[in-house]
Amino acid sequence: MLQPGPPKFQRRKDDRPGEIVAAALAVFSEKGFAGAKLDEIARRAGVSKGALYLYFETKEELFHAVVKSAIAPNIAMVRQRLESFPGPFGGLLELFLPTIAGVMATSAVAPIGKMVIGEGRNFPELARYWHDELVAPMIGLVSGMIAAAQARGEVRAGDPRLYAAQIMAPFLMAVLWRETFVPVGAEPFDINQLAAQHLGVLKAGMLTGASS
Amino acid sequence: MLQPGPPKFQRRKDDRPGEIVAAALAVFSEKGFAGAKLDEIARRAGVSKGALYLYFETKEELFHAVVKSAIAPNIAMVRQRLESFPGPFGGLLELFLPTIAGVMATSAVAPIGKMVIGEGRNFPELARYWHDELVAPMIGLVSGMIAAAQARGEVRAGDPRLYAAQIMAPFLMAVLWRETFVPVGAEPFDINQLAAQHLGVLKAGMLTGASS
DNA sequence: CTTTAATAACTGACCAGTCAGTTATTAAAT
DNA sequence: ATTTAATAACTGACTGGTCAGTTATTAAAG
Repeated sequence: MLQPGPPKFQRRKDDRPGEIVAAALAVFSEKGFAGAKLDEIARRAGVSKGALYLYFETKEELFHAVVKSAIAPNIAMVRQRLESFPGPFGGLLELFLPTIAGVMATSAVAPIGKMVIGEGRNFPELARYWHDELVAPMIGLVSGMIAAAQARGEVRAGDPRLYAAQIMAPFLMAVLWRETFVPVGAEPFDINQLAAQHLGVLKAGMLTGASS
Repeated sequence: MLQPGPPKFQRRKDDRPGEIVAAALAVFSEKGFAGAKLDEIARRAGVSKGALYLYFETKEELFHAVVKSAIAPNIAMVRQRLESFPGPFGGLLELFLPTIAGVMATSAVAPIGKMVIGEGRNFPELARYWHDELVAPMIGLVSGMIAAAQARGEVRAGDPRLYAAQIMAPFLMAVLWRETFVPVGAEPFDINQLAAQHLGVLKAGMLTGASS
């Protein structure tokens, strides 16, 4: 018993939170909040369950950390890309729709969003956080750009907030479809193809002749 | 203690299943599958928990019964209303969108659908059932009508299935919004107003000049 | 009297959260 | 350099509570 062998664990205080959040993201995405077991999150993060509680006080606080980590990188990118666009509304749509399609197809927004929808009733603070930090700003941003375009005569009369919902809705549907029905055999939607066709409908359906 | 008083319970074998399913629908809608407690379902149905097991073998079978009860009345009604419509596609949209809006606003499709989305990963048979019995037929029905309208030259070129998704998506979004974000203070969408504006965009964005 | 719908107390599994003890790491003392 | 003391990251067995499902018993109904 003189050979030291591999150490049972390392002390890596700085790295643990990120690793735990990443493992939690994966498990929450697969199982939802209630279905996610802390033992499994700990196992995937390579620590014991007890270690989770050194960094997060409760399961719900861990859930919060996951949601925040999924939101932060994306919201800022989209906002900045939209606000810096100088051209007419038709061109903005041509930029915006593929951007949204890309975020939906690749980021953690989709599975975490589904989780919020599924468990929001049981964890209202989560739904509130998701709404206040991600959804409402995004709807507000798009609504504002539509209202401005209407003032320039580029977009037809109509409620800007409803227009914003119409623009976003097919992407929400495609993501939920992928998360919910594709695993049980449904044919997926090609999100980029959807974005292209949606762009066609919106340009013909929303724009006046005054836009390019 | 000789007074008989009211009986402790009645034996109503024929009525129990419907009452239990109704109570289960309410509790599942509020809490989701994992969050719904059988004790609460039994209490609301006016029976003991043991009585549930006289009519349903497991919680999941009860969930199945709830899903079926929410689907059956609606799918048939919508299908029949659509298939009996004789006019051009523009007129069909004028009929279809308010119909969908009504179903979404009033029926149990919305909360149960949200439940399926939220818990589908953990209960794949449920997601499969919902897809096969409700969603796929509806998408197929709408897609077929779009393809027929394209053959008549009334609708522009494009994938009929994607068009169907574009038509349905805002209603899905409005319902999820109501279920998820309105309870935490978000401004609701007026689903009828959304239907009206959506109709305008679709008519201008999908139809050719050949339709009325 | 027999049948069976219905009850209510019960069981066993599961799991979030706890805590007493262990081990890696750092640093002070020799 | 080497030993020793102090610190804190980490572990894993444990607990208290919850809940789906079971069963012994009661009572309604013919």
